[in-house]
Amino acid sequence: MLRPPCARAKALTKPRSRRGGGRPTIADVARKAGVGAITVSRALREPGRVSEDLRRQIQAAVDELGYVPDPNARALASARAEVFGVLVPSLTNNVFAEVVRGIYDSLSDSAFRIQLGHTHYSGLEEERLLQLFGSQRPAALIVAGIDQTATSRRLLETAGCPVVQIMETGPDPVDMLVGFSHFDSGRAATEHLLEAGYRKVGFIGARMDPRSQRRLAGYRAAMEAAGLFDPRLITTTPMLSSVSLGRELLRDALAKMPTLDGVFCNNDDIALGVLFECHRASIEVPRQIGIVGFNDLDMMQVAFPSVTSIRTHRYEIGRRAVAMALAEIAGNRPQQRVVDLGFELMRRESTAR
Amino acid sequence: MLRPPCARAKALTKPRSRRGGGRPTIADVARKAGVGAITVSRALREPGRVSEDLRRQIQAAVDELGYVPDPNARALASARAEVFGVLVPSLTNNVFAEVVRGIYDSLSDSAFRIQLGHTHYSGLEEERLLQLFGSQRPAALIVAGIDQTATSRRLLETAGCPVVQIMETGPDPVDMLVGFSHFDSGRAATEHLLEAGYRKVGFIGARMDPRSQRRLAGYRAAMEAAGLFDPRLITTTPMLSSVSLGRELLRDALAKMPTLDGVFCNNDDIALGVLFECHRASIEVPRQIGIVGFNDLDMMQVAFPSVTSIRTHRYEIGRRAVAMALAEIAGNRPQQRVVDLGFELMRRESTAR
DNA sequence: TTGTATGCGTTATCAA
DNA sequence: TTGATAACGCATACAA
Repeated sequence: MLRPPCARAKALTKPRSRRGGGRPTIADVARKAGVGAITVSRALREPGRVSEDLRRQIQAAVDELGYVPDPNARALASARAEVFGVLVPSLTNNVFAEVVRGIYDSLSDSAFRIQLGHTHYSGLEEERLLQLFGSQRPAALIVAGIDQTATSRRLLETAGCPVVQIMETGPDPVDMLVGFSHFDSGRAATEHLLEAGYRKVGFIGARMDPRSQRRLAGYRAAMEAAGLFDPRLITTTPMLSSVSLGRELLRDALAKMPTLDGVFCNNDDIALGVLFECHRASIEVPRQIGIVGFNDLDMMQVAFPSVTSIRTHRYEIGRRAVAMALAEIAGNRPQQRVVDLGFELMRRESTAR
Repeated sequence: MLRPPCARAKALTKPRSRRGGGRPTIADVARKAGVGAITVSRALREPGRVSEDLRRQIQAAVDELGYVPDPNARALASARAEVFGVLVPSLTNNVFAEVVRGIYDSLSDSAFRIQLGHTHYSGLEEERLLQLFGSQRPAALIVAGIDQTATSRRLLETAGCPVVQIMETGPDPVDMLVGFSHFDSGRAATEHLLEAGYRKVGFIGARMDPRSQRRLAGYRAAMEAAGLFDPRLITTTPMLSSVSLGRELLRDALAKMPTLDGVFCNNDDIALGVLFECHRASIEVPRQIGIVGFNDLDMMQVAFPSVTSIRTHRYEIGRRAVAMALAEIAGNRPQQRVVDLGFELMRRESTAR
């Protein structure tokens, strides 16, 4: 069953291109398997549409040659890269690290690569990265937050792929949205302190990004509802959050308001710094001061005393975001466009008086 | 100065391809600017090689059309993707998060994208990702550690791009190497405890990866040199490191060896857990037990008491790795193939007795 | 300094 | 079910 000799003599001599690194191409596989290139392509992507026989021959040729499809050529030809673009504000922040881990774990079985970027909490940097990521026609985009600039939002809307905003909830997603209410969680944390009997409850926060602002708004709502709001109870800084900063901020807060008897910390790092400062200053927790953190890092339940915190489902947010995007890619458009994963108040020793 | 009509009538009607998303291409820019496509390409990549006049015209056309080069087409044509492949064991581990941050910061001004992967400390997963990353012909590869499998090592050697191994030092890098000696740092930590007068000095560690093993070896060398080594002083677990695990491991260690009077913790999370357990069990630090951590996270200097730790230059490792790779890409092959960035012992209250 | 012809490795289109 | 052909958008080689 010999085929007629190929018309193009070049193909016979198979002159390894001067450019390609000499890796086997789909044409090499096709030649060895005695089929057309497109059949190889199909056998690899949609095995069901190729006959059993050919599929086996092709697989054998692939294995023998060690053929690996070139993702760049594939992306160029199909106008779609097998890439998830992921944009978060920070990589070192444990919160986003967990989200990203969820995303990676959900994608590790697939052929999708991940293009990760961090914006340093800057809208302009987000625009730049969206431009960069969008230029490769990603399969999906996952971005943190709902406060994109107008330009960023337009880039997302015209990306031509599923877009999942994460970490928040709200009425008007670009496409899909997975997260929880920062306002509600801030209010819940504050109400817990009030119910525990604390009255001069302060808010301590660093780097007040939009989500932090909403938690602060929740705090304020709870305090006002209790008739206890006082702006001097609020201590914030634009600096990056850290344990050492938590320590300093508690000092500042106490200087402004010596009768402070409770603090809702914008995150657990701050809360830990507050706890250590209390140790140093011999302030008893929870008797003299109650402490509530945010995120519920592992260490909060180990701390002495253990620290009350708001548990957020970060890892799960990453997983759900990917699941929704994959569903949409597969053509099963999720009808639930906004998913609220909620939060959980973890009561511990730091507010048990 | 009209050009002769193009032979291919199609080009004149400019039928927006059925495949491409309708984005402007380099040909569109060339047409608008009245130059050849290749000149646009050059103006964008090597502005110096295009005359001032044309460059301006081209830039105007680019701006007007909103042209963004397609990285996939570029990669296919040049057989090189503008991508740095980065492989670390874990993303949530603050140590690698810092390294990755250094890498990102060093690359944020360039056109290079970053392909980040994590191996879960698995050699097989590392192989899989190396295969995946390598298939796109990255501009450079950065991988953690020097303990690659034979297959991984071969993949790195044949990747055809600069390779930087990070986090360690050693005599035989695949290509380049940036890091420090884990053996030396483990020994230094242990010697510090011994010099402070502690005698029953234990080692506590979780998830004993190769680097942890070398730190343990350094610990052992110091203990043996002092004639104080006892295998019962070593407490390890394959579980993932965490603050809560530190607490449990100290309990285990004390159960085995009640006279323990010092611990070198494999990392700061463990050390923090140990510290909290000491608080809970009313063990005085540093009087009854001395504690040394590893990595010197911010919180160690804030903790009460503050905790002695080995500071490692993680961020700088990321930056140097990128700098070396970029130099090699630019043709300035660094003659120093192995860079030892060292470490620093930060003496604090936890070992000051 | 600029342009022409060609190829990069793959997939979409359309026909068989 | 399979294949021939023509893109995909850009850069390399070489010529002018």
